[in-house]
Amino acid sequence: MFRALADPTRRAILDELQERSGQTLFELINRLVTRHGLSSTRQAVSQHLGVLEDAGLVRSRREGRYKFHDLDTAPLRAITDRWRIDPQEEDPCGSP
Amino acid sequence: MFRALADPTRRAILDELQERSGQTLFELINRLVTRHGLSSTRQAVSQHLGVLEDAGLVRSRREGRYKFHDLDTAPLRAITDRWRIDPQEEDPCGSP
DNA sequence: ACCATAGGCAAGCGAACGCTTGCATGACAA
DNA sequence: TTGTCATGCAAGCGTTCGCTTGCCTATGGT
Repeated sequence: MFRALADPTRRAILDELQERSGQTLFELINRLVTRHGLSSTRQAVSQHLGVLEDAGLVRSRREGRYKFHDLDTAPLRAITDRWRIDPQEEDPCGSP
Repeated sequence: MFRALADPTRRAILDELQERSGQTLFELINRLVTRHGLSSTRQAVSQHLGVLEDAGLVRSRREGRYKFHDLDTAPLRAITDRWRIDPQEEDPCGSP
């Protein structure tokens, strides 16, 4: 899972899936090009999605000939738990 | 920085520095062996520390012929900020 | 002065990574 | 059925990674 985060294109895929959930492979390719300035081929993105799925960061559901992908940030908690990241000081109790 | 987290030995180093701050290179080597079951040479650990330092995850201070290393988890916030990890539900307001 | 200790620098090597290429599969439309 | 579209599988290739090897610097103890 840490290894899955090590590649910038994979991180861009996570960004893209966060902004717009349930994208197909071709949707992702287009948006990676237009919004992130990346030019990755279908096979490259497909392999990246495989890695992300193995890492548990992306869940996919098949419908007909389409495969939709969704972000799952749950595994990232392993990072914050492991090295005790304090939750961002956001004054959760509303004291002035 | 994501790349720095991709290696299990480097993550063990971060674990070790979290548990005991201000370790030297040789201290780290010994504790990696005894407590994490790893057998890394001095040069390997030294290179790992270099990567971690470049990533901003480890800060070092030189004193005489010793160099002490400290963990800095600040860069890890980039992860939680980027993918909006909600702070762990820990009831920060103390409601029953 | 001498030597051990703590650490640094750099070249080389095998393995893993990311990507391409080519072909195959399954679903839908005409 | 035939063709097209969305996706999958696998081999090959160049690059990067992690590690080793060998030598070097500098600090501190005797």
